[in-house]
Amino acid sequence: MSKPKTPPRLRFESHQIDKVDATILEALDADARLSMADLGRLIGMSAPAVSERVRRLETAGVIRGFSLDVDTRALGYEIRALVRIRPFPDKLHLVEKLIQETPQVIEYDRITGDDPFLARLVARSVEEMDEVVKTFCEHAVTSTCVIKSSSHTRRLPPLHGP
Amino acid sequence: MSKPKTPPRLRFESHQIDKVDATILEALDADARLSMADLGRLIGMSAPAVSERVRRLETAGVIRGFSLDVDTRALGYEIRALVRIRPFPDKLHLVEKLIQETPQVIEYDRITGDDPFLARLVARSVEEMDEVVKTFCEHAVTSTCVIKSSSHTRRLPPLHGP
DNA sequence: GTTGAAAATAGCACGAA
DNA sequence: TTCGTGCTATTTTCAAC
Repeated sequence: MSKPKTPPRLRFESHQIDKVDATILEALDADARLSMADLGRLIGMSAPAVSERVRRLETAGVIRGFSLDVDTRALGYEIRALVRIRPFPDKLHLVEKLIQETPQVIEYDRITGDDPFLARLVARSVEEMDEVVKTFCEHAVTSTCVIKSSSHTRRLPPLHGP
Repeated sequence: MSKPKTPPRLRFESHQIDKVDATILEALDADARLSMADLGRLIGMSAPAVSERVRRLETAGVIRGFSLDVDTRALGYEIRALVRIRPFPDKLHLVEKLIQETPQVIEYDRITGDDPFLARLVARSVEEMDEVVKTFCEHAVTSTCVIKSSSHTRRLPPLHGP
């Protein structure tokens, strides 16, 4: 009797990563420019082995990319704010386009609840912030709050391997 | 007559970066693992030159670090949510500590307005999300909304050089 | 800023567990 | 499959200019 075929076993189909991958993710999250050699030394593996693991994490979509953590304040953007945006009737798409095209908006979420959007924006001054918010106010009800401080960098949730 | 002494001119004291630095930031923001050699070819400079510019951007605090963009969904966290948190009287510090110690909270902001905190959390299910929120509810009034979708990665604001 | 040389690294083929 | 070794091309780093 032939052995029953198991479906092709994708390593991440069960959303499970092992401890080595978890360590890799944590290390690269702390410093995405670590060399594969250093990473290998860190976890006791050869550079090609970790390199292939990183590549697999990329193709599996776990690692979406490698990015910069920029301090917008050091660039002169003294103000950070969160703006909840509730477009007027039939203005949803227009407002979303406006949000996307506003360069001071560095990130936004489409959310459930009364306000469909939450935008994170930066500005060089309260005046600039107000100008940006005013452009939204032409087509939406907005609610703005200034960020006093933040957790410094977005961190990883628990990574539990088998 | 002796030349009047100009104060030591820090490049970023005026929060101004030149076009080359702006290009470097944009390129590294898109792919933080670009080699200095590639970066140099991109902007028409030698590798040591870009390397030093990147180092200066780091010491100036413009570049805070190099990080990973991880898709939490690929790790099994199906739910992302934003929770506004208003601690009960005298519970502000306790709640902030709780927020910090909750591993599903990947980021939070201290903000102005009625709700002092906004936390971004991930969860493997609605049930897990509810469990996390419940722990906050013991010491605070909360308001939760689920994220339907997001702008994919946080982008840079305008970088205008001289 | 650039160039050039030395050390470190990345990427590949191959063989072993 | 996954990892290790050995090789070569590339990159990083440091020096001198």
